[in-house]
Amino acid sequence: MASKETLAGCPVQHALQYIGGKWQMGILWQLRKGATRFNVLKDALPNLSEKVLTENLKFFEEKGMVEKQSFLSVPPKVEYMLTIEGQNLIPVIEKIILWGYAHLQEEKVKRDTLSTPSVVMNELQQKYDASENVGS
Amino acid sequence: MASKETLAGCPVQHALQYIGGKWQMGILWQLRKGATRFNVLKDALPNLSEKVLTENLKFFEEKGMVEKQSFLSVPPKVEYMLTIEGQNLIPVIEKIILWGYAHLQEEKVKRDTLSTPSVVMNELQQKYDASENVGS
DNA sequence: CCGTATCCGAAAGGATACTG
DNA sequence: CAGTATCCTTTCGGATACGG
Repeated sequence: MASKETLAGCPVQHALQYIGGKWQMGILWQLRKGATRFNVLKDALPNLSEKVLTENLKFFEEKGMVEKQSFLSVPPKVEYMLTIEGQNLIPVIEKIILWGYAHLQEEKVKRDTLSTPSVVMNELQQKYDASENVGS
Repeated sequence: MASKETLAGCPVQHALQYIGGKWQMGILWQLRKGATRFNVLKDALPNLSEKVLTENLKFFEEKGMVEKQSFLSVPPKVEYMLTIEGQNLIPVIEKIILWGYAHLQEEKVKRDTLSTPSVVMNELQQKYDASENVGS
């Protein structure tokens, strides 16, 4: 996560800093519903190590996409939530997930029945809740 | 580009295989207008080595996103173009570029005038041609 | 013109153990 | 609970040189 400062002027390269990481979209996606605790995040994204989660959250915080709220209590409680800026990314991620989901389906269809055109791309837009199982 | 087969069932991870690479979106974006020659691609994406360009094109070809046409002539001529599948990704990339461009602007505004709300996000949708200078 | 073949460094990501 | 600190592996992508 350290130095992603390459080619800073290009919209594509710039966007990749925020969504190109292996877990970035997954984390943002989990936060879309509202404030979420560290461990809830961790549990929602299996295979994601605490270290990487922390790094990503810190990155998003610095970039003003995510806000952190610590409740000094025992046991400690920390919540993360999207800022307005952060929310701007959600529709974009949604598009990506929609495509990913559709393409996954097309692949499956191709494997099952050899050759069947299939135009899942559009019918899907409504059907797919897109809410859960993002993060293996 | 070799083994991007992790967490294959997740839409996010799946999509990242196609757009998560440093140059993938740039290449696809350059191809959106039609058949394009290798060297044109290469020149349009400075800082991109031939090796990486070749790797990416091969990957997209295998995945059925890009089609390759070789003209046996002297000098040789090879063109790449998007398949229908490949074209499905363009609107997604467009969203990403739009966000990247808008966010870049907001950053600039913040640096120039300290504190100015600015809602570039929406006015921009129309204004930005988005065609050129993607790839530094 | 359009690639392929090697080699290499940087960095992302993972495992694990420890702390306020 | 919510991290931090280390260490270690993997892989990505860049440089360079050569081939059809």
